[in-house]
Amino acid sequence: MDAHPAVAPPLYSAKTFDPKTGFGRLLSQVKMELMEALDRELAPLDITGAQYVILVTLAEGPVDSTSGLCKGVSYDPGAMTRMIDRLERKGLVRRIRCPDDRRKINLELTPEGKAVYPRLIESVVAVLNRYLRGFSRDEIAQFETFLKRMLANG
Amino acid sequence: MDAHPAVAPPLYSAKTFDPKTGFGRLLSQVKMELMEALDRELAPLDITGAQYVILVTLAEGPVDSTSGLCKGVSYDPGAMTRMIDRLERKGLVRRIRCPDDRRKINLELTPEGKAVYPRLIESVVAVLNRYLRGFSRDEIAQFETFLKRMLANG
DNA sequence: TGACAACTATTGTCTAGGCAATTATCGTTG
DNA sequence: CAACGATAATTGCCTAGACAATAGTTGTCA
Repeated sequence: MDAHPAVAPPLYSAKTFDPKTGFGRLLSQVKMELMEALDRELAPLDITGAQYVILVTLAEGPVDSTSGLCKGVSYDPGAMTRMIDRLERKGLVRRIRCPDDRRKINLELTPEGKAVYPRLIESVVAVLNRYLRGFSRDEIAQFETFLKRMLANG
Repeated sequence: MDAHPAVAPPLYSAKTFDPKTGFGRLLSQVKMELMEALDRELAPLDITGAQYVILVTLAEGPVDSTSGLCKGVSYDPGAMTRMIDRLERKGLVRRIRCPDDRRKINLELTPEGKAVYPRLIESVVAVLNRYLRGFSRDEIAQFETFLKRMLANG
């Protein structure tokens, strides 16, 4: 029934698992270091890692509502309102009342926002390249496959 | 000079990188889902994922100061003070003034804290086993190697 | 049309971490 | 011993996300 030859059933066990060196800790550490490195990289632009996520999403085209944006990046609506406030104060994002549906508020990057976008990408690429130094393309592809398989298991 | 045959120099490039599907997003998503799953698993015990980290560290033996604990899990001292407050209120952790050095405060699990420990381990093992369903032992080993290599690059 | 349910954005409240300043203690050095 | 710098824990202040409640808007259906 199972065509996969190398699939082992048990994996971790409560008897042998060591949380100090375990998988979760490792993953958290990597994520945290990447985020910190990105924050340092973006500090000159006065943009945080959390704001980066919003900006790159908007860069791929305007968004028809903040709630759509929330779902896309799994973010709380209240937090999103205030996040947009900050980005608007910085002049990177613009709120536009939607004429069709006055509940909605369309969002788009300002020219300033569009202008910083390339630097955002450069920053994240630089961080990734640094932390993935020594990886072959095959290894990265497999790494990504591992991560996607975990998500699919969720 | 480079004995590794499969090591490619460039990796990601700003031209081709797509932040929406990129490596960082993937990693963040996996970490977040694991943490949320652990929170759900621990909710009946009224323990959060952040508290779990402290408890498992203390379970491996008393700690001679909170600042030592901070370094171990890269946590702010102020946040740690309040975290210990919460855990002490719950009766899981005990503060003990160090007789040798009265600046320090030794920390240890209470009997109640020791009692819940096995359930913490069961919870995290259950979460990991669920998300790593279908992985072979070799794949997990390689996955962990990838993560460790990233940390080493930091 | 009018009542009502569903949806959108916002606000208030709570919790929590990061940073800076403070207090108490220790070790060292004159 | 006294002064000084270093260290440990704590506290206050700020920022930020999660959750719940609210206000305004839309579509539906009797």
